[in-house]
Amino acid sequence: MKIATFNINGIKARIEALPAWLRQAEPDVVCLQEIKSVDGNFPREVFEDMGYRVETHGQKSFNGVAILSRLPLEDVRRGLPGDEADEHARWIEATVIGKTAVRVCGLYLPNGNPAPGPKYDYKLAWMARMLAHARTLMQSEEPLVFCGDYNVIPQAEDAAKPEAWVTDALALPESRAAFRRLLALGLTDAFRARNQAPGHYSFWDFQAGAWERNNGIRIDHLLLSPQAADLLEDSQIDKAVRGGDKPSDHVPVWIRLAA
DNA sequence: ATGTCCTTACCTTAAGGA
Repeated sequence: MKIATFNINGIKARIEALPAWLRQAEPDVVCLQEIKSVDGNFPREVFEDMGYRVETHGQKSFNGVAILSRLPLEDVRRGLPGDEADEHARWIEATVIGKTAVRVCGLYLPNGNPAPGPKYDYKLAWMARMLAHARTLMQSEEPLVFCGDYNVIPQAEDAAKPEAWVTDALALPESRAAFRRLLALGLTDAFRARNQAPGHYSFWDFQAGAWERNNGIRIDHLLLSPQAADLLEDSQIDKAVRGGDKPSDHVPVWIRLAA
């Protein structure tokens, strides 16, 4: 089972680049972030015609997540529990029925800038809610995948210019500590389990020639429960997508599970 | 280098978010 995460930065803007990548990469499951579309406007037929089931959790203008799957889905849940007043569409989860059933959670973690400030407070509160929900899900002892745009640079080697991020919400100590608390539950950073080398990024800003200078950061992650980590066969970043036609500022990151 | 892209709205241009 090949599972990918891809922040597409707008489904309308990516209506050619996303299908092109799907045809080339042939993932079984894709968690999308920043669809920037309400559910009713998502062009689901484009993906259904390619054999994908489509589950969306959108909102107007901003945020919005979705799951595309060539395998059957069960028990779709929308929204991160823990705050009924939170109206941001940043979480969707479903059980994918492969040889082994895998619970896949797609997330778009708040950016948090500027920090300090209310947006940073929201980011940290959201991460605390995610920690609590992940702890609950792990009690099932089933294979779990938490994938998406975490908006967290875990360590210095995950940025080309780590010194440029020291006061940024993506790299501040509280953000990194909250990310480590997820790992401390027993989750595995799939890419790092397979590749410890520096210089691997998933995002290059549209500004200031970041792509041309390879000034990137690694902020799109797939975290695996122990039962999922036992099934891990491979994890890669599809870097070349950033150099394609009308690209997102993020590229797909994927895992292959023996499931 | 305040250098880009995407979306929406008070829509031939600016603003908010990233």
